[in-house]
Amino acid sequence: MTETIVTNKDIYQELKRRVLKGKYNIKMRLPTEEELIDEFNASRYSIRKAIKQLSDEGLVYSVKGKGVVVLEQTPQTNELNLSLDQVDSLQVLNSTHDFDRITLIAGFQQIIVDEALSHKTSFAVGIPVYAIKRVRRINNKNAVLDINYFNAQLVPDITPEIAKGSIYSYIKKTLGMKIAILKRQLRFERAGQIDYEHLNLGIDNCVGNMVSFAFNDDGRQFEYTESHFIPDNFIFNQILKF
Amino acid sequence: MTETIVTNKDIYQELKRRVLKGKYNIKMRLPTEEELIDEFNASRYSIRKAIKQLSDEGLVYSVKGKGVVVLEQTPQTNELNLSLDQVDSLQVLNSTHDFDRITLIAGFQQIIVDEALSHKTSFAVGIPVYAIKRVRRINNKNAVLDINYFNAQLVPDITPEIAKGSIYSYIKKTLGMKIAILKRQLRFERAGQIDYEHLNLGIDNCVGNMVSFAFNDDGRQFEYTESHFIPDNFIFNQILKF
DNA sequence: GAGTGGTCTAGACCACGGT
DNA sequence: CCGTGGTCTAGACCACTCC
Repeated sequence: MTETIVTNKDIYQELKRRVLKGKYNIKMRLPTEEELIDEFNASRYSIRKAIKQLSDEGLVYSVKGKGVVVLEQTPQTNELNLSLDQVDSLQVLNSTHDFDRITLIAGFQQIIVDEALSHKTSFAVGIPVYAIKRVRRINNKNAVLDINYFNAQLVPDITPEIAKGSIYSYIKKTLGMKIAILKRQLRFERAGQIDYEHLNLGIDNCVGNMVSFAFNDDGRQFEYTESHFIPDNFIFNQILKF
Repeated sequence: MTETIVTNKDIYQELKRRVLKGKYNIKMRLPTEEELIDEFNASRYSIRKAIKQLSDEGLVYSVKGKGVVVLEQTPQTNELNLSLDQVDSLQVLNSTHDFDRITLIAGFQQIIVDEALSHKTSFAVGIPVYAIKRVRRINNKNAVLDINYFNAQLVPDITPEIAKGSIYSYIKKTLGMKIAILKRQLRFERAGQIDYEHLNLGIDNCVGNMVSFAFNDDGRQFEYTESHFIPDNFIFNQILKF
């Protein structure tokens, strides 16, 4: 067989290409696992893994006894809005999108966690944390207010200079810490004093609030962050399978 | 061995119980896959599947070469807020939570998709859809405004009576249609005329907007829905793994 | 180097869909 | 009934962590 060399990693990419180009289009199904095993000369495990990736992205859906159906396409909604999807935290987003943006330090101090802060952040009472406020100025608007708390024992020696850049880059590259998991809550709330101070809310009186708890690969929570953002600029995507 | 009978399904449940009860606590790791294979008398596949479930819930995190670490617990935030997580659509939520709630029909008609509606809903121009507006009154407040569009070819014969109850129940039980996947966008926006008309916004001038595209197991989009909700009452949870 | 989870293969049986 | 994807087993090798 004059088969092009296909690593197992590429199976997913090739299948995705075919779906997007309409080679497998709506009302059709993907070839059966059996057929794909033959075509790519791979094991069932590898084929199923590739299909699962497509499924996680919402491109296809597997039905037992039936096959893998291609879903109708929904329009990409990346128009002029920022899109925060799966892998992006706000810090990552800053480096991957080429928006005109500036980070302003609005507060920087080291404090000890008291009862109230512990309840909010779920850090233990008494530990030292860096409390940092930063304003993200995007396209000439103060669009996001980040309020970070970093466990100073796990993330030591943060400086305003580091905060002005990427703290995550500092954590990963300089400290060599591995970020494992991020638990997020998305709410939206009445704007508070601090929001009116730092954000260009205009007549709006509510903010989005993305609360993040970040854990390293030892299972320790090293960060609590609230990101307050102004209306009409952000979209969060999610895919639910049944 | 006087081993209690453990089906493969229960491995996950048992491991979860141990993590939550602190039998495997922070700073410890889970037993190795090898050990769990022996204990549960199951294959590696089954053990790994169970651990993956725990990992997807944010309870543990697997590190290559190291083991499976237990994550510090974060507080449950189900206080007085509704929590819309993975499996819940608004309709499901209504039946699973015992809030004092009423559904009011604010609009019900069958229309033909025009250019503008097509752009918004991604339904094809010219097809008939049911356009339904419903107000969810929760704890004596008009908290959610649902604006549904159902493809009338795929979801025929909806009546106001059905809309007053659960359309999803009608789709699943009466029509026998399988709901496959739901793509969601979460935004928050300046409140519009329609929101002031139907929601108890008070002085708030913004709404959360959860946009949903639902697909059946033939890959066809049968629904487009916008759920507008008032501030300070809803939380969305998400877990991101790196 | 020893031990861990990540990837991959080969093969079996089950559960569901459609004919 | 046949064909499909879902689950499960057994075994191999690789990549990473840590001593």
